[in-house]
Amino acid sequence: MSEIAVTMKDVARYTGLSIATISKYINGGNVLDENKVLIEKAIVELGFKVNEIARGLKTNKTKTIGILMPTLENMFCTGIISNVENILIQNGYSTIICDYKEDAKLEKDKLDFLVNKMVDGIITMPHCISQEHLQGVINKGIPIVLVDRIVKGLECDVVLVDNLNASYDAVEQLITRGHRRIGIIIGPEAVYTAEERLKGYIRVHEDYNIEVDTSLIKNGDYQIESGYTLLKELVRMKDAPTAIFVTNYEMTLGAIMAANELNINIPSDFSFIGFDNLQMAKIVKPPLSIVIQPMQQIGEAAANLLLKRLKMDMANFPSMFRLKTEVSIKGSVREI
Amino acid sequence: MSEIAVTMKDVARYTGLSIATISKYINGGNVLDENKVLIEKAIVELGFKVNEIARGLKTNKTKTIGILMPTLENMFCTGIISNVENILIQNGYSTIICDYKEDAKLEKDKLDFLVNKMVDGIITMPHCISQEHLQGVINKGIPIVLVDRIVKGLECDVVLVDNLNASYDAVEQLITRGHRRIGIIIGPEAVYTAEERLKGYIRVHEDYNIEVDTSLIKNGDYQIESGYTLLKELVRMKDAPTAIFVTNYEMTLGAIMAANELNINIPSDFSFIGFDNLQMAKIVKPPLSIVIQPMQQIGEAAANLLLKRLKMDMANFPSMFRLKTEVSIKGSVREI
DNA sequence: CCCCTAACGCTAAACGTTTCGTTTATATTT
DNA sequence: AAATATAAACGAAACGTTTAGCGTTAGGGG
Repeated sequence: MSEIAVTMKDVARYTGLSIATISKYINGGNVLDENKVLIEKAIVELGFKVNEIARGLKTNKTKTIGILMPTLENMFCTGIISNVENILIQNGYSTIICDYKEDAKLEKDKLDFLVNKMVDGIITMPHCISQEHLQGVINKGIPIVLVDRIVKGLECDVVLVDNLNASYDAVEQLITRGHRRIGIIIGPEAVYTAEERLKGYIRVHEDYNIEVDTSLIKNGDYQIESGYTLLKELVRMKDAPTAIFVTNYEMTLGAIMAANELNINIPSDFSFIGFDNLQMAKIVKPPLSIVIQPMQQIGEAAANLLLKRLKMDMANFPSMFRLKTEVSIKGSVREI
Repeated sequence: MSEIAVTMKDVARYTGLSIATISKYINGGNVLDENKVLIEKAIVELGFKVNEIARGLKTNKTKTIGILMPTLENMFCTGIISNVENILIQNGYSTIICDYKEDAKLEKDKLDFLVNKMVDGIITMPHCISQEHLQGVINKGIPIVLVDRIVKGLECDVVLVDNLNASYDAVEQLITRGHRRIGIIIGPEAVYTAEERLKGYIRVHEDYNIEVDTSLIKNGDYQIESGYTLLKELVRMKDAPTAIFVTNYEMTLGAIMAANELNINIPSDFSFIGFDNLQMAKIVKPPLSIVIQPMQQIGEAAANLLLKRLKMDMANFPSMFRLKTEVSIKGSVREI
């Protein structure tokens, strides 16, 4: 059943050359043209494949990048993964995608797993991981690029979005259209992006001299259901907001479903701004106003930054790419 | 910057024991209690970690499973991944998740990548991959479990859902409630599950002696947008269906958005049955009737089957688990 | 015709494990 | 006390590569 593996030794024997020459050929060294032909033939004939494990043992390089994400059930995460991967593949790298399911222990374990697998670099969206733990990995010579979130106290390359101003801008759009009571459905308190988005919400209120009513701030968990539940809560308040801002895709989805269910007319009953997923925003009626995160840019910037570090180019370390979001205002927002 | 790696040799030197003894200890062999203490201390002191690459070279085992999926942008896929992973982790295996982006070449490449990474086994939802290619991997002694789809001509373990009857049952529910013109939004023709679901639709029509009107069959691509577009097409037909059946989650989402946009009242204008995602089905109003695929069972069955093969238990090879779906009829369906 | 210089190929030593066959130390039996 | 059995530790050879460093070859200039 199990075919015995073909090694360089076999190719060497087959061609009458030495193992070293085969290795040289494989790695693009100088080999006589006639021998090139010979070796190539042997490789095809025997079905030789480089044993990456053995190679990795020698070189301490695996040409593999680890991607460590909090979840795969969130299209922002998977979107980034996709874009990162595209760039890496173009550069001859493979990827190992890990999902730590928003679990602190798993996050640590999977990080160690990646290190054990000898990945050459890591791109991660961190959650609970400690600064020390990541530092340990970096000290081993494995470059890390953080995505979407920073880790306090850690000197590390990072690519993220200006969440504070994303939120600021979105809410400002509502304020300039006359809204004063603006509900916000925000992510879990512990999550960096949620914190920042809340800060933006608060700051814009301050800047416009509007008092923040904390009862308008609803903490969800970035899942569909909390968007659904919290929108209902907001709508049912006795002093309900005139506009609602939801801060990620899944909760936006849930919120819209709740609005449909309650026969709420957007924007006449409420103005509404959601997050992410342009595709959906176009589909909904009225067209949804959303904050658009540049997922492609994020993924590409992270991948390119990591590639740079892998080439031992440590210029501007640690660098921080803070990408701008775009607020797309469509029919779901009205002036009052 | 880069700490020099600690090896067994260092632990051996530190403890005054031989490398062989250290290895024995690591792998749970018999070692004097006093030496156990000594070694443990050294390991902690030096920060030793087994080099999995070197170990893999020797053992030809990596305790790693490859999961190869057509996309991560589909919650059916990510749901399965999650459940598979849970079981594997419990059994001491790690996973490498690969996304081949529904691309034939990438599917082949990533499969080879996994083989090169010396994964001990593979779980995949295949698409265009040839029977030969997969057979080649199996011949190398790497067990494969297919999920959700079969590959024609390949003797291979597989875990899937009885798609034909899933579709049959759903449509039957509509028929027994008096519907005769039933629209269906189906996946791409080339995809196995789509084929099967269409067969079920056709067969139930035959069994009830209802002629199939092919203009009621709409081929989508399993994405949100096609659900949106195709629902509109169906609704706008001059001889529109009285019920619509949508055959995956993403398209269901799109279809619902279209329905909302057109101010269609479900179920008075149309009866509606969707697919997957119980969470969403509960949220929508009226509660959505859906076909529920047992994602957890699928994932667990696939993982357990693979684990069995990894223990060299080849009983009932190739086995096929054909799991049953459940049709949950809620308010979105009415009698006419 | 010889020597020099490239160009190419070879030998052998790593890389960090596991594992086989042996040796050494200890305990048990006679 | 000698003989034997057992447990623990050891040395060394693998696993399939890469890579110095050295040796060989052929061709060209003097």
